[in-house]
Amino acid sequence: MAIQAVRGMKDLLPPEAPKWRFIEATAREAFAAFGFSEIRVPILERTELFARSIGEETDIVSKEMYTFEDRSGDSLTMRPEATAGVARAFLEHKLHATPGPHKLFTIGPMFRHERPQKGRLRQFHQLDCEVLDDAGPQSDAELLVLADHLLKVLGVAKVQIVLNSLGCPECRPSFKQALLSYFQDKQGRLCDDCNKRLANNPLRVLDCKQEDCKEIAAGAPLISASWCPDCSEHFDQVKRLLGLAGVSYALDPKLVRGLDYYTRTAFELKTGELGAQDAVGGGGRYDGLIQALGGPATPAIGFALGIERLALLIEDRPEWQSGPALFIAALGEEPRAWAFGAACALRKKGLWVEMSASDVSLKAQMRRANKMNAAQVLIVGGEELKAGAAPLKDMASGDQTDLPLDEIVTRLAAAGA
RNA sequence: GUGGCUAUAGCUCAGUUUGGUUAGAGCGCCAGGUUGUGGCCCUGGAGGCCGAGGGUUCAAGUCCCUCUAGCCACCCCA
Repeated sequence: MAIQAVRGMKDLLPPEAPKWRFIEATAREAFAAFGFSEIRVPILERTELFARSIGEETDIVSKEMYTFEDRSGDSLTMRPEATAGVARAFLEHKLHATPGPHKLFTIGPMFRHERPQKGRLRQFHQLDCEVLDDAGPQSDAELLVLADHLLKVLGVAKVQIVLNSLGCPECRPSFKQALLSYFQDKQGRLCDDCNKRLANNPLRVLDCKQEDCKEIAAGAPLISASWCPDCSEHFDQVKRLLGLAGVSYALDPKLVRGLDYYTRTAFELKTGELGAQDAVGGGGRYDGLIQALGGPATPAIGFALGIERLALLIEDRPEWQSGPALFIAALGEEPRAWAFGAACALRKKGLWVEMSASDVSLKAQMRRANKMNAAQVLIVGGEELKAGAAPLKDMASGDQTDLPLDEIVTRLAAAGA
């Protein structure tokens, strides 16, 4: 059997590339406007980094990572998300010693060994933003305004911001306790998964999809009742600032996040268009992460958007299909030689110029020019070469006018530039 | 990782139930219909070890097994 791509890894073919370039370019513009600087970090990190930051008990670390030993026996992992690497770089280069807050973005591939589905690949790509060293609600709101703005300029409608606060190390334990005591006498009616969740991460029971569990969870205590005054105030401020910025959102007291390091503000960008893979992005505050990695206490917040999932929600646009400014249809050996020279001269001026690769009929060349969506076609045969002028055809209108050949480079370069 | 569905031309899919001579369609591609003029239309052509491997049978695209990949749901998550 012919060699094929590794499972869950996809080629991006030329027709799809313009959409990706549009997404990335639009994101870079938005990130720049909001004051984010680019950081590029390696795809490989020591396994320990993810184990410590994401949490040993999470599915990501326990069963979804691409982990292997390199030739010197070190355990390395292909990053399953961007935050850990950015946090590591932040510490390693002591960016905390320079004035913050540090607003960083990075774009690139992530890897998770999951069963692939549409919109869920083993190599997938994210747009990622992090604000390090700022605890204030303004950063939370800024990030959400940025995400909301980016979705709008990308033309992605039908995405809703779903918002919650997960509390902090001060108040979350009491909420967990309240949950545990609520579920205590109902364990028998919960599904097997939920019984495991009860032990590992009780918050997860809240968003189980089993009907029975949903019913039971409906009566569970809400985290909002457990927020400490600081968390409550912080969340109020975030909501107030979102209101000022005109960003709409939905509150979901049952929204939880899978990664251990999240605190306070947590959010997802959800759509109904992608089936079960309903999140195009998500993020939240992770005030404890940097310290957990051995750094100084550094509050931070970040979010990531999945490029594949965004791409599924964006229609192709006609302007991405633009063709060459000029196609030279040359007939015969000498005209082709002349056309090659003219095409190269025009290309060096920055114009997209094409000609047929082989000496085929004019009809075939015209067809090809049309397929390529060429704006104009210059038709050059032996006679034109002798006469020093050739018909230039405008493909949209069909009009043809003669153009002196010795002026072609200057005339077209001036007109096309 | 678990369960289900699927795999036939470059693409989207018929044909599989009831095994039987050269495996089809639409779109796309190439050519012709004009000695050198695109799109629309007409005509013709190229292109398939029917996902891979094994088995049953006189005979397998069609039935059975294994593998691989895709899709859907779960787990989890962007």
